[in-house]
Amino acid sequence: MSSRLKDVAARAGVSVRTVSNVVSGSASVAPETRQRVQEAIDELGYRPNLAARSLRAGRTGIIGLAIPELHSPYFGELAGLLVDEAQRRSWTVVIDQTRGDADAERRLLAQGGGRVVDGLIISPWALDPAELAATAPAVPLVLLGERGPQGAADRVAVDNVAAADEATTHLVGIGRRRIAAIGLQPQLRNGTARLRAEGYRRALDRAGLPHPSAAQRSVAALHRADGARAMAGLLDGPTEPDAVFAFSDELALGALHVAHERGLRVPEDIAIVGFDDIEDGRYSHPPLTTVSPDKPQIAERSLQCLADRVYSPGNAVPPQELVVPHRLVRRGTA
Amino acid sequence: MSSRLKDVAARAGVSVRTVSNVVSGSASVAPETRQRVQEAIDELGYRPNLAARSLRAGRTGIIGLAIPELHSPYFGELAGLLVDEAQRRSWTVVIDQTRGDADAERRLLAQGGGRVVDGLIISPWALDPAELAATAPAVPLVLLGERGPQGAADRVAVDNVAAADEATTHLVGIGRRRIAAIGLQPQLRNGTARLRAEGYRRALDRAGLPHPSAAQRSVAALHRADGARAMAGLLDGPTEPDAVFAFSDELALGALHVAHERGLRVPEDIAIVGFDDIEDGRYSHPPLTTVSPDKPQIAERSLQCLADRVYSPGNAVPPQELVVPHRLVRRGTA
DNA sequence: ATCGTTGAATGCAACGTTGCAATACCCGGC
DNA sequence: GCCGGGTATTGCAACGTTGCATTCAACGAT
Repeated sequence: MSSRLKDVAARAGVSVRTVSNVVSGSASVAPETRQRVQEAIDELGYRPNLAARSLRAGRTGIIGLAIPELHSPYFGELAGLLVDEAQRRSWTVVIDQTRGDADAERRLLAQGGGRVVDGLIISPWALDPAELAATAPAVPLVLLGERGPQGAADRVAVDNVAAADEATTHLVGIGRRRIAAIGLQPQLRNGTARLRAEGYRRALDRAGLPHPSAAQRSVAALHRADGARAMAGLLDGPTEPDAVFAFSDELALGALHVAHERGLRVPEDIAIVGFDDIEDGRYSHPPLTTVSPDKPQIAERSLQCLADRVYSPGNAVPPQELVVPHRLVRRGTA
Repeated sequence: MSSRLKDVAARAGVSVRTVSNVVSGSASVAPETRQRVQEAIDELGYRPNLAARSLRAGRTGIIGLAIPELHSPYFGELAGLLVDEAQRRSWTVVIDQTRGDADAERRLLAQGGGRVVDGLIISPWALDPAELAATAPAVPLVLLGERGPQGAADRVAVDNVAAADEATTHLVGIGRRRIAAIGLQPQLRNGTARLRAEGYRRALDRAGLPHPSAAQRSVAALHRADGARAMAGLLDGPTEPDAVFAFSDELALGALHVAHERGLRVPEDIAIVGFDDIEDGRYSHPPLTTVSPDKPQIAERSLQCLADRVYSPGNAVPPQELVVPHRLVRRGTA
């Protein structure tokens, strides 16, 4: 079934090398020879063996994308953009789901996804920023959505502190005074939730408003169910908030759901701001006000970083920290 | 940086072959030798080169997953399950997005994703069932969510006609009489929408209810925006429906959004049933009634099919048509 | 003491491709 | 007619791994 260069060469009556030249198009081949070879290729349905090519070239043309979970809208949208951008660069993307498992993340970093990949884009979840910085990655690495001590890898992220500050400040600006937060993750060493909490507190401090710990709800994961639970906890608490800043849109949608269940009007009784700008938020009732990171730019710049390291390992610039823009999108919930 | 079997062998003072035996664990190696080799492996940080292995074995351990778009919740959830199931089988998944492009689908079928993959799971979108059946795939193939003429590939799908019939019959059962449909795609040769439309009409025929073409809205894609447009068209039409069967949850959520905008009560004024059982539907307001295909089973059986063909090409059973179960999940919208 | 059997380790070759260097050829200029 | 310079084509080797066959040593059974 599968034919090799050798078969094509035999059929066209030329050497293996010449067929290779035709396929790659690099060396010069006489037009008539080229045509004869091309015909043989078509007749035999020849397709180059990528394993052999990779072995020869030392590169596979495959990059890894490691994310906590594919089914979450944010990561789904991001993965889609990354796959598109990779296709544009003739790269293939393999996907790993870490499911928030620290060991899985460690293994990926240390082994580079089993050597198949030329580079790895990873959105760390369970791992410590310090551990991330200390690990010597097996392949060129791009870290998504994290910030922390400078390590051996490039990082691409929004300015989480500033973004959370803006979101909270917006709630202050529309007259809210009891502003709660949903989405802290003290059990994780992960930096993102911490940074958003920091921005939240900073904004409230500047406005002279309190941020009691009872108004800052932790979550186990970032799903709608977690947001729903957290919202229920807030509403059952001593002081009912008049606004909530959720650290992700999924959390916000879960919270919105509970607000409806309890008969609260949104945004009149309680305002909600999310983070991520996922598609669902545009069609919720009411549509979700949210912080929108520039996802296409995250995808593009991550791959650009990786391309630089994989294709020009010579001029090794020091690890970069790329900050992509974000903006607050006002819709119906705040 | 990267060490080979040869380096490990030199360090441990054994032959390359022995190191290979230690790594693979297949042949018998003396305990002390094994330990010495293991130490050398650890010290050098040896990792086997997968390209070389693949070249030798004629297999890559990589399978392709080709779907229209990763960011859509249904495909995101399904892709997540497939990646998990593949990890369990020590396979790696590369993702291709066809973006509904017929040429992209054709290319994938004919070339098997460029020979890197051992097999391909594809959810066809733009391609004709007839063309699908006629194409000789480059690698073992599993088709998702389609049914049609028997071809060279296995198929895994729910019984779309029966499922659509059930959904529609449910709307009839709760007393609705002007039941519209959203999601026809006459411009595509794709079979799924056609099958669901067939089930919808069959149920209405059986109930003696009309299904005028004005009540059956076509869409360009299956996004919320398309559902919203279709719903607006229905509500602006001559007869306002008292129920809508949307061929996907995303369409249903877009429709729900417009119903809210127009001040309609759901389900009192208009009932809505979707299809896919995506996570968002559980948290919409009200939660979405939907047809739930058994997604874990789709993932598992697709990979099982592929495993059978890739690992036992000898006993080639004829192409199978696997029907996975579905059930109607009643929530708030109908 | 000898033979057969098993366990441990090894060498060779091959998977399909491409870089390198070499060869064969043709053409125009002296 | 010879030579230099380019074009077209080729053979060899190597990428890192594993299947196969082989070798060698040790041991128990005869």
